[in-house]
Amino acid sequence: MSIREVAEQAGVSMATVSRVFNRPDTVNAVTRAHVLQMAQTLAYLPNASARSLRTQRSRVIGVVLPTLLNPVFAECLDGIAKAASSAGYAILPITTDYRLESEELAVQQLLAGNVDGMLLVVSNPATSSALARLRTANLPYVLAYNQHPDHPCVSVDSERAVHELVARLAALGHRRITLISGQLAASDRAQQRQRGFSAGMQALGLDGTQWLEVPFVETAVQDICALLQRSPRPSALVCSNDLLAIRSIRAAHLAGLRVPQDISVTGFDGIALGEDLTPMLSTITQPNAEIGRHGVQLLVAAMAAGEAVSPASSVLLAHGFRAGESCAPLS
Amino acid sequence: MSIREVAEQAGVSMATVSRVFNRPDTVNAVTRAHVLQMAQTLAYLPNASARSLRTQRSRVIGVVLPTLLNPVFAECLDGIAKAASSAGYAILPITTDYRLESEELAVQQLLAGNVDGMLLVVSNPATSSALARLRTANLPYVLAYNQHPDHPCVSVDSERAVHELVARLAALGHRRITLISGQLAASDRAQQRQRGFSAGMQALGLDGTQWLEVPFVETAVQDICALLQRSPRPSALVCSNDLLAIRSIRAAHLAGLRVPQDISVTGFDGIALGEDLTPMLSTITQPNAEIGRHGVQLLVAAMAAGEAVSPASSVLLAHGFRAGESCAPLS
DNA sequence: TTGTATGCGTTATCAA
DNA sequence: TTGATAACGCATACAA
Repeated sequence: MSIREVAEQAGVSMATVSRVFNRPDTVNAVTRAHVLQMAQTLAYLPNASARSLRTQRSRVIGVVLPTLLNPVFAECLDGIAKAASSAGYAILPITTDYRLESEELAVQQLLAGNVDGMLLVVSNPATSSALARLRTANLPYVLAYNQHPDHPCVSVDSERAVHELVARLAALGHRRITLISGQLAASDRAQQRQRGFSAGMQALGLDGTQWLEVPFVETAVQDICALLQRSPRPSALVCSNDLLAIRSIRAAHLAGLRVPQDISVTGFDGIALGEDLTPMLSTITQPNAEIGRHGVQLLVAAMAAGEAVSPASSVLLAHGFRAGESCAPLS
Repeated sequence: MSIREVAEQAGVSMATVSRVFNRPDTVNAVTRAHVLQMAQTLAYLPNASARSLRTQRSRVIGVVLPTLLNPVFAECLDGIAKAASSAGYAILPITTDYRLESEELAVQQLLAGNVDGMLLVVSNPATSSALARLRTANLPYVLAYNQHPDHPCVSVDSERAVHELVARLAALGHRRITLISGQLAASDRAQQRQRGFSAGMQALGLDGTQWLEVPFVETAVQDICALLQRSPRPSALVCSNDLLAIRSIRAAHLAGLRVPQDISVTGFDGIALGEDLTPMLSTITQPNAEIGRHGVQLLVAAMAAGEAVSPASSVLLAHGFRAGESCAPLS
């Protein structure tokens, strides 16, 4: 069903039908009603490819995420999807599983896929070849969760958040605090959180060099469990994300420790599920959906203006702290 | 950068450049190398819209899901994304938040978006107006998680799974078992699970009429907590999904009950996170990623053949049972 | 207010 | 093995 058939059936020109859909105000009311009626009965839908080809815009936003298996990104994508939809955009998501070559491939694919802009979470903006490629393509893009002066970013101040968190734990009496981190090399967020940890500990005169890097999900629980069985053990674990915190609680259980009575555990991300757990996760909360929404908003504005998103429009959204139950005063 | 410019720069015709990309074997090796080289230096990428317009296929699969905030669907989408990608398809997901009007709108949008096929999870295939519309559009589609004789479906046998589960609980000594269900009206899965519960209980000579329908996430914990404070209380809760199971465990905690010592709780879905919880979730596992993968596979085959997916190709994948720790013999 | 005609970038048909 | 060309469905400049 094409615009031509609708035009023929309605007894008007293709141009008129086109105008009915794109600039309804420029066509006579009765003609418009007639055309609309005809389009309706013929179940006419404008062909997106033809429209994109002609207008040179697809109304599609490409999205590059590490994974959907971490609820942080699922929540964010949900925000992206809603914001995009209400701005009249569709989304085309690709996951990279934290693999650098996938990042570059994803950007490549999206470039070829004719997207109008891209929203991405990369491993490390400073070294990302995907970003380099994207820049030369001159396509509007925004980074989410990443933070870098040369790129437009929507994130929270991870470093400060963890710094504050450490102070909070210290105020509860904790002195032996260990950081449980994801792969530092694979994520600028992990690095920022680690810096916040070290700085926070140092500011309190505590030892900020104790951390465990957990490279693989599969062995995370074992690794943490092993750490907890060494003596002396920490009285608090600062985990660089909520999934690690959940696994730390599991590890504590396997090591025969109660949370929070024997050991405090904190997370980072504020995934919704954490609120339903027992003990409820004590964690730094990020507005995940809002991060997505805001990113889309910046992107849409830039695409409308036909220009790149300025790094100057980067924003740090407010983080929060959910007290939860996985964290208690040192007894 | 268009095919025409590449052709000019390479000193060949547009047709040859096109062939280099689409049927490389039909063009002379040195010509091909030359064109490829030129395309490379010009950073040429074929325009997806033009290609779609010409070939009448977009190589995009539309995906309609209730939400990404339930890890079940995030895991499934992950499987879909990977399968689609390796088959050369992109995906265009839309979430409906379990709202019927959104389902119809989503189908409408995807139809207009020129997708080659659709993979969807609807509330209820029997009554879905979205599906009716989709059928008249004559576009290949597959349902996931849903189950209905008139449609091609990829799912597990929910009814049997819950039936078996009830028997398992009874074998542990449980007699007073209550079903915690999501909105029955909003989901055929919930209905199937409820039927499995009733049938399973009845087969054992137990009272299969005890169930609590939890319509809203916001009040789920309170509602379940209230149930647990009535006397006599059930010794086991069969939850119709993992998120409800997690909230039930929370509710038990708030009611002063220990899981599984005071009350057993089982889930349904097998979300990965359940394995890291303490107590580890006892649950019926579905191969969520595999459901997505299989759906894509059926769809891709049908799209290649240019025909609809037959309801006869519906498949019930095997479910499993994760013993976990949230479930124990009646003491 | 409406119609005519062109071109967006590609693939496919046909001829060379 | 290659080239010329038409057509996919649409939006828009321009003419009426």
